Amino acid sequence: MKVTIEQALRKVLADLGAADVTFVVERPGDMSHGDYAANAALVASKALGRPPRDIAESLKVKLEEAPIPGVATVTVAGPGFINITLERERFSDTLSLIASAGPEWGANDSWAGKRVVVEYTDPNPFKELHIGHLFTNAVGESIARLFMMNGANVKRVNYQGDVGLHVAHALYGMQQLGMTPTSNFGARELGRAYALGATTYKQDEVAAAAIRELNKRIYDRTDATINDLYDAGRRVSLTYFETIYTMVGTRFDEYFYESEAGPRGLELVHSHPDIFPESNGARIFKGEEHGLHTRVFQNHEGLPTYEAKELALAKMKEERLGIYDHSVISTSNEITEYFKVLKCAMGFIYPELAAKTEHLGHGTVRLATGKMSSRTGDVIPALDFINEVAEAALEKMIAVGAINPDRDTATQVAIAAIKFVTLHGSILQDSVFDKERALSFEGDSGPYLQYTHARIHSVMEKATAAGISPSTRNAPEAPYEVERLLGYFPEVIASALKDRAPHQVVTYLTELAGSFNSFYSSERIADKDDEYAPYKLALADAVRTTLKNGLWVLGIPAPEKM
RNA sequence: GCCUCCAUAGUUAAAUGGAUAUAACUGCGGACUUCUAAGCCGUUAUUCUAGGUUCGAUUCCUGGUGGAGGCACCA
Repeated sequence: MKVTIEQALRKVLADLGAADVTFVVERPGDMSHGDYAANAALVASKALGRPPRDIAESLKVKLEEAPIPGVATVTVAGPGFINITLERERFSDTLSLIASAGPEWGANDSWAGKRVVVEYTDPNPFKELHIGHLFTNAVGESIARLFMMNGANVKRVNYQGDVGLHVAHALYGMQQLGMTPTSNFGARELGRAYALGATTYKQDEVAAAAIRELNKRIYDRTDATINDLYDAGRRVSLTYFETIYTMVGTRFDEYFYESEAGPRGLELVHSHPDIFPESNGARIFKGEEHGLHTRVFQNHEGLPTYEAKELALAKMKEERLGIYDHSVISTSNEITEYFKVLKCAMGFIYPELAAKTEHLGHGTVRLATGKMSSRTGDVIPALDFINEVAEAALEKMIAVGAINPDRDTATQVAIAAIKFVTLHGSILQDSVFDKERALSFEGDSGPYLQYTHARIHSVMEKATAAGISPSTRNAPEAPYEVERLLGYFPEVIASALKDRAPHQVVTYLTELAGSFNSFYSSERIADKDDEYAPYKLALADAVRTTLKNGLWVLGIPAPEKM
């Protein structure tokens, strides 16, 4: 609809002699202004040398001579806005469309036929997966799903740092704590081992040398005892991560490890000595020549750094997943500056890969006490946190007399609460971790959206039992506010991807749910004697589908009973 | 010192250069013999600062202040 209006306006603007001005058709801030508003007359004012309101009147006349299908009224308002309201029938049609589209409602084909690889989460085995990873996972997952809703064929990828100094820290700690490949240890013990190794490394020079030596053995795999301990730790860690991925609703298509990207990265560095010259025993990329800064790709011990590995990773993704059209790497914005250098270097080696690689930096989660650090053990483990929120959710469910006060539903509520607080604002911004907020299930929150969805489901069951079935045939004279909101959903999905802004979906769903709840409290839906009951039911169903699809994009489960 | 990002009610946020800056939380008040009260209705309060561009600036530009990240062998 938006596009139709844009085209019509462009045409009439051209008739007036202002073909080139760029204007927008958007949802007005205030719904009483209409369904769409255009600033065409305001922006054309200068080009035409006429007052905006005057131009708007001319446009209105022209639009009335050749009406846009589906448009009921065109009015001029304020400083020269053109406000457009749609015909009653358009809203009924939207309800029918939603009913037939089902899970496809909101989708578009702007990325159809395109293959997109999205890399995110990227935890380090042997270290704790903490709430920061939960944040990056929520962002990456929603970006992946937004691409899917926009028609792309998406592959999810997780890149895990299974080698590197942090692993040597953990292994050293494991040895000190007497952990063996066969001893029964879990992720918690690994986290403790890492913290011990990391602090020792900083405080004790002799131990530090031993840890560096350990690091080399991890890379070259020449010591069978170390290999066994390493393999056991890696296995425990990866299994632990997998239980968390399942909880938050992520399924990766492919896993990449630094242990495999490392050697490949080194090859690249060595085969391009002109791009990575030697300096102080290391191999570097001189970013200054390109307005950036210098980064080390191979350190003086001959080991590849993150940069070299990431370089190889770009190619490895194509080898394993096939040629892709676009690659998104979502990480915290600490990496942003490095990535510019990396991408610049990639441009010399794999220009075609560099051109389609996008780094999406997002804010970091910090604690009230400051930055989280797994080195000092100052982190909130993801699993503990999810469980804690789930506990609180269960208590809440019992307190409010929920229909389904079970552990499984409580976990789904917890996931919703957590994802909502991480995605409800711009992903660029850092967020201070606010436990109280995540534990609050009232007001704008994930559970609020879930509750609204479940409530609709319940009402629909009652209506069906009363013999009412949804129909859009007999519509009330004026569309309800919630009904008018429904039609914007596809535009929100398109815009949220374009701006890489999942929060637009959150904002929209929250408004939709609020509007529905107002409708719900003022109108009875499942009333046999109401001639509009079938229509209201169709409307409720459409809201349910929209909430469900929107929640899906956010990676939030939508239980039918809660 | 240099580079990047950020700054909106008491708090967390929203607002492709547009109309009276929008919600939620908190506080206070209210409705209901009714489909899930995790709900609904009412009420107070906001664009860091100084300039500039513009018919119009929370949005763009410049300076300042404050915060985060980065500036060669961690990721």
